[in-house]
Amino acid sequence: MNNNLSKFSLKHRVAYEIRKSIFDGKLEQGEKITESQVSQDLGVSRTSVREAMLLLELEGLLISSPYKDTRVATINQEEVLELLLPMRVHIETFALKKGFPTWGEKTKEEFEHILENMKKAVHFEDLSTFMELDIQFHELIVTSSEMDNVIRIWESIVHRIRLHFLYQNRKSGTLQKWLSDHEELIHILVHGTSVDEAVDALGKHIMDTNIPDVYLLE
Amino acid sequence: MNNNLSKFSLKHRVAYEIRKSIFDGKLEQGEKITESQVSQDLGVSRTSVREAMLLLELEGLLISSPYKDTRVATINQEEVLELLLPMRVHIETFALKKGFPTWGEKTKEEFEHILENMKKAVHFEDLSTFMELDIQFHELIVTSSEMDNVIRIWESIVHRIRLHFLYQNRKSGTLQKWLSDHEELIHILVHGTSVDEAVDALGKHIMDTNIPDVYLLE
DNA sequence: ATTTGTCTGATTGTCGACAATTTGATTATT
DNA sequence: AATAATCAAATTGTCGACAATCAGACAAAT
Repeated sequence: MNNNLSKFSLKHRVAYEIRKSIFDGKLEQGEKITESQVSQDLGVSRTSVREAMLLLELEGLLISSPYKDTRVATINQEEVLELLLPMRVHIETFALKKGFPTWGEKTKEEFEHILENMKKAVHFEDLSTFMELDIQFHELIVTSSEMDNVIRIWESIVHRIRLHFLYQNRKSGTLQKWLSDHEELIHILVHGTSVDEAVDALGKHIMDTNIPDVYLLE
Repeated sequence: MNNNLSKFSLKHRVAYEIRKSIFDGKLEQGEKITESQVSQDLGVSRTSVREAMLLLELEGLLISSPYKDTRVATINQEEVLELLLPMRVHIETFALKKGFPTWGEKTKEEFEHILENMKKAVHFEDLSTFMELDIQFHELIVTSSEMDNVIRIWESIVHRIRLHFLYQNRKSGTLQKWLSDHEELIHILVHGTSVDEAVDALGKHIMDTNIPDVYLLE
């Protein structure tokens, strides 16, 4: 288990590990996952796994049937495209409006740092790491609003969108395109002065990078 | 503890009781709440209380500080008005668009039934029951979409809005006004034929009944 | 007087054991 | 043969006990 996260409580670290298994494809859609198995695998008690799985259920990544089993959620394209994505745009642009005016040099450096790591990830064609960095990037926007509940709500939907994105892009390897998209956006965020421009760019970015091409043809 | 909910697991029933205490004013904003106390009061183990409190934390009703304490959340008007309410409108109108075309007589009777109970609650000037019915009403709209994740996300924000509404309306007793608002809306939902009209009415209803008058003057 | 260290009580975090429920296989009944 | 009743395995639900951490009071050192 990843010990770099030791400042977080056990349930959060366990949740992180399970999420990772899902996003890395070790757990497929609809596959069964049991508390005792995860408990053994990670060497922690079932209680902690249970709380972690409750978190993941509320993120829409797992679906539990009482006394029966718990399975990895299947995704519903309609739900993601028509409900979750617009909600995510609304949350992130709200956070951006609140946070943008308060950003200092430190925040801007964090954005640049993420961009640097993205370049490295692209160089090694490491999709998993790239997606992790993408989450960090958007999380930075959300946390910079410094409103606790905003990040909580964001977390309750973003992982499900990520799952949809993952299943969409399993084959197509357009890492280079995503990199330049982020490069452009981060430039506007870090060097731009207009909030409206930043908000606009962020909204477009989220929709563009998550809506599959085929869907646009209709 | 309310035993009418015995089909739900213990953590959900405990969560229901704590929510009730908050909405009935037995627990104030910022007040400390401990797992062991609730455990004793309700006669259930701390484990179940703990899971219930985790649910409530993710609904934004409680805020926990690790190893320290857990408190009833304070509300942030800006967050509710600019973030949560628009999100709620988006969720409920989405659910309405999906569900409306599928409603049968049974669903319509359920709406009428809730309306009847609202009338009774107004007659007895029972604000607590009226709000419970309001939640049931909106929940019916959301569940009628038959998309599991929609109700999950709705639950993650609606209780916090309700808390804001409660603190806004502690004194002013305009129950009669709320009743006629609901009466009008339910008429459109049950007897109307146009989805667009229903969606429009629902959106206006949510915003109107939750935005305090003073806010509109600015 | 201020800082530093130590103890103590309160509270949350983690654990292993046992209870309850579901499912499917097996057996009994008609 | 079809149906009903019973059992066993797997899994989640609930529980009480112990561990870890934090805040504040109090004492010790400077």
